[in-house]
Amino acid sequence: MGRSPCCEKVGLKRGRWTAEEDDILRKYIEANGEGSWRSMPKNAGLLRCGKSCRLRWINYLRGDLKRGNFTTEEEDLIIKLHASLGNRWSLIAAKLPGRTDNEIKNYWNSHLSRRIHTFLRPRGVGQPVMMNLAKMGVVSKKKISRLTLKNPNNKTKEELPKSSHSEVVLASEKALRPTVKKSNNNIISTQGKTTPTSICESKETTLQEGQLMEGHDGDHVVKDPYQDNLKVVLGPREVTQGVINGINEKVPQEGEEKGVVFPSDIEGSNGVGAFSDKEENGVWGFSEEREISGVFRDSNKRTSDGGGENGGGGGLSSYMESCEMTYHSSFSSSMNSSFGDEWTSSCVGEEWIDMDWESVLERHLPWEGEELMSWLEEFQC
DNA sequence: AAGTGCCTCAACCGCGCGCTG
DNA sequence: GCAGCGCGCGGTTGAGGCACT
Repeated sequence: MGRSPCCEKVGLKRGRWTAEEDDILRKYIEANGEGSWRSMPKNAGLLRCGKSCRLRWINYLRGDLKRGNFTTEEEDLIIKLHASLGNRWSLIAAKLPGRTDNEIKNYWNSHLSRRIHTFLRPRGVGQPVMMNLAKMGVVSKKKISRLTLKNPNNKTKEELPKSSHSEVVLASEKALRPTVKKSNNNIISTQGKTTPTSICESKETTLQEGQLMEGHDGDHVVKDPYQDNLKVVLGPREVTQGVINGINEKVPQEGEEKGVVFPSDIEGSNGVGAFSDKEENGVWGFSEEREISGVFRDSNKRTSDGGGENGGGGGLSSYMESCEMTYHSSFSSSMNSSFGDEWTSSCVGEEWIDMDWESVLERHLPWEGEELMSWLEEFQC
């Protein structure tokens, strides 16, 4: 079974390219042009797979590549484009002349994804929360590895739950934020209210710490024990048998910051198992949330990737992703599809930072491809 | 100074899609 | 309609080097 190799690999060189190989490839392409990658290495006299040649050319040897650090403008653009397009690096790269999808992907995974907290920071607060953690002594100065993030308990792959994305949530967050106690006995029904208004209106209700309020469509609201003026909106599927599964957004009230509840906040969920590639026990998985969020992808694609076993992409970027997805999910689960700017302005309002504004819009506008790109061009690119 | 842990990024892998015969 | 091929994409890996103990 399985697909036959793209090319005959026996006797072919792998690994890093030497300067000589680069030179051969460059000269060959300059003389003969791009294309016909399969036959190229043979014609050029390279002991390389055609795929490898193509990658080397596209990612490194091409003349129009812009080497060096990403500028602030480029970073901002990547962040915004990623919010709109998701992990479609080729589309993002198309908006950044001289940058390759691979380069952007790497940069995102190693740098930008760490700024997850900043996209939620309140207006006027320039210092990203993450940046303060080390200073606060909450986290060790030691770098946090992808492996550690993926597998904080040093469990083997086999021991890990299938989807450990949410475990990425970092010990530091646990230290920063208290646990939200689940409380099966404290569910207050607030039926009859309509979403999205119900969420806004529910803010008027005084909640006790740990108290759950049942809202429209099964949404639940729980008081944030960490900040008095924040409440957490839980999706309809996220309180099952008294267990709060997963993370959700905090609904900001006037003049307060928008926040995120971390999986680690939820005692009982253990931060694990709340996210699954499949909809299990009524919990939305990633793939589904992607579709809901408007970043439509083939849901069957790459199902074999297996959530918790991801490598580079499964680190902080996954955390970032999980936050975004949850953000989206909360919308989708709490609101019917017809809500529009009215809700956005009433509940979101001017106080919200614009970091993820595209993703807000995209929920209303399930565009794809060219339409989306032209829309982006019109606004900023 | 040495050892260890972690990060970065170039390269690889597998899959899907479009084209062609 | 189908199969094979070539290409492109996104996820993943691992060597090299840096940071920390």
